[in-house]
Amino acid sequence: MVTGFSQNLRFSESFKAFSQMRIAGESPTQFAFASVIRACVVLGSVEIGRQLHSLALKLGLACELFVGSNLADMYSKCGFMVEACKFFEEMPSKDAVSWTSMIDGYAKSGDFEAALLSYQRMINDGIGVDKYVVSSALSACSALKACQFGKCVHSTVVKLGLEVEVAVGNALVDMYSKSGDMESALNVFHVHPECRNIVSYSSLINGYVEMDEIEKAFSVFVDLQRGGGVEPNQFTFSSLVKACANQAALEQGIQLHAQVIKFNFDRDNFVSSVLVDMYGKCGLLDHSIQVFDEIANPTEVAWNSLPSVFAVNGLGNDALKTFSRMVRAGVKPNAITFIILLTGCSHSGSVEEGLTYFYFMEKTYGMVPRAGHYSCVIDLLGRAGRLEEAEEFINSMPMQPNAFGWCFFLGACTIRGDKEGQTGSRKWEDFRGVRKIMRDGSMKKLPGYSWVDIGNKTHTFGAKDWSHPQKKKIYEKLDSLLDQIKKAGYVPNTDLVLHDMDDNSKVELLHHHSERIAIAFALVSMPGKPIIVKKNIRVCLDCHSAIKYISLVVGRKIIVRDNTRFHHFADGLCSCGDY
DNA sequence: GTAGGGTTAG
Repeated sequence: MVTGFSQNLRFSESFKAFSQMRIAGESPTQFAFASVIRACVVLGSVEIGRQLHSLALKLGLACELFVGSNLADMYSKCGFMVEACKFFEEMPSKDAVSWTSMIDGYAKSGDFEAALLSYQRMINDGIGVDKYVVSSALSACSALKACQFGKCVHSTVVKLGLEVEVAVGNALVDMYSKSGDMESALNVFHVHPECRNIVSYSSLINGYVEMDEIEKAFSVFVDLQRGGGVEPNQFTFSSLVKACANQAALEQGIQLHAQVIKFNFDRDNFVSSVLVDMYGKCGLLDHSIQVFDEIANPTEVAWNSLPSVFAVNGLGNDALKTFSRMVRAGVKPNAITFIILLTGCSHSGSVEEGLTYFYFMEKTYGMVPRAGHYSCVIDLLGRAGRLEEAEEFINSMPMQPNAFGWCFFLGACTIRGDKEGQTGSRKWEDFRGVRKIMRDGSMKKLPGYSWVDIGNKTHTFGAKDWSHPQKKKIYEKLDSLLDQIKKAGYVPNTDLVLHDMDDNSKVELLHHHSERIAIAFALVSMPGKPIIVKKNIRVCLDCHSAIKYISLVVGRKIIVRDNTRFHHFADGLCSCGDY
C-alpha cells in the first residue's frame, strides 16, 4: 500500500519534471521520455501514453530504442496488444528488451502461443536472449504445460549459463511442476540451491497439489520451514488450502487457517477465496460464510466461491441469493459465476430458473454462453428427465457439446433407462469424440477411491487394490449389510457396470465399490457418530441406492462427499432428492 | 527500460 503510494508519487513527480522541462523549452532526451512512458504503465493510463507517443513522433524520438521499447511495453501492459504489435512491427531496431515486452504482453493477455511464437521469431532474427526473455518464455510454457518447448528453452538456459539466475531457476521449477514433470522440477531445485526460495518452494507445492499428491505437498511445506528456513507466504498457503479443499481434509485445513492468521495472510483475496471453498467442501457452511463476511473487498472469484459451496451442498436457492448480493455490491459476474448458478439450479431441480439465468447472462451482461454453459443446461434438463428437450437443445447448439455435455446427456439417458436405440446412432458416433477428449487429458479419468477419517487417521479404500488390517471384519460387515438391505427392498442395478462379465460378478463388483467398503469400515470402528465418507469420483447410482437402504437399516446418518457434491443420507432418503 | 509462484466450475 505504502510502496504503491510512494511509487505513484514518484511517477507524478516525473510527470511534473517532464512538463517543466517542456515549458522551459528544453527538448527531452529519449531517457526522459522512457521514464514518463513507464509512469503511464504504473498509473494505468494509456491515454497519456498515447499523447506521449504522438509527441515522440513529433520530436522524432519514437524510433529511438529506449522510447520504442517502452511504448511497446506501455501498450502491451495496458492490455492493448493490437496497438503494441502494430507499433512493435514498425520499430526499425528491436532488442531483447522490446521483444520481452511483447512476449510478456501476449502472455499477460492469455495468448501464450503468440508469446512462444514471438520468442521463436526473436531467436530466428538472431537476437541474443537474456534472463528476462527466457523467464517470460518459460512462464508461457508453464501456462501451456508445454514441457517439450520448455525443455528447448532449458537447454538454451544451460548453454548460456543462465540457470544461476534466481528468476530463471524459479521459472524452470514452475514450468516442470505445471507440466506434471515433478522429477525434473525437483532436479532443478536440488542442483541449484541458490534458486531455493519461497517462489520455487511454492511452485513445487503447487505442482504436487495439482497432481493430487497431497502428502508430498505437505512434506515440501515442512521442509521449507524446517530445513529451508524460509517463511511461507500467501502463495504457499493458497496452494495448501486448496489441497485440503480437494481432499476435504478438515483437520489440516483448520490448522492451516490458524497459520494463515498468524502470518497475517487472512486479508489476501486468494487465500480467503480458497478458505471459503475449503470449509464448504468439508461441509462446514457456517465457517465458509464467516470467512467470506470477513473479506473487505471480495473480488469476483471470492464472490464465486460462496455460491459454489452452496451449490455443492444442494442449497441452490442460497447460491442464487448470493448472486443477487454480488450484483448489488456492484461486482461483475464472470463466466464461472454462471456455471456455478446453472449447476446449483441443476442440482436442486430448478429447471425453469436455470434456463432463465442461461438466457439472462447474454441479455443482461452481454456474455456469450460457452460450451461449458450449454453443458450445464444439458445437465439441467437431463437430471429432470426432460431428455427430449435436452436432445433438442443439443441440436440447436451453435457448437458441439464438450465432453461434459455428452457425459451429462449420456448419464441422464442411462439413469432414465434410455438406451442406445432410443438415443440415436448419430449421437453415439459423436460420443467417440468424448473418448478422444478424455485421452487428451482435458478430462481426468481417475481410479475411484474413498476415504474416511477415524480419529486423526485417514483410511483409504480403493475398488480393487487395498489392504487393511481389519479386512476380514469389513467384508463380514459388507455381507451382512447386503443381506439386510436386500430384505429392506434393495435391488442391485447391474446396468451401470460396463465390464463384460456375468451378473453375479457384476453384483460382486458393485458390492465392493470403495464407498461401501469405507462405510462398512466406519460402521465397525466408529459406533454412534455420523459417518462422513469422501470419494474422488461420483457415487454410482447403485451405491447411491444401496447407501439409502444402509442408512435405513442401521439407523445412522451417513454423509458422502463425492467430487461434485454432498449427499446427506438418513432414514432411507438422500438430501440430493436423487438429483 | 524488460523477468519468476497462488483463488472460483462442469
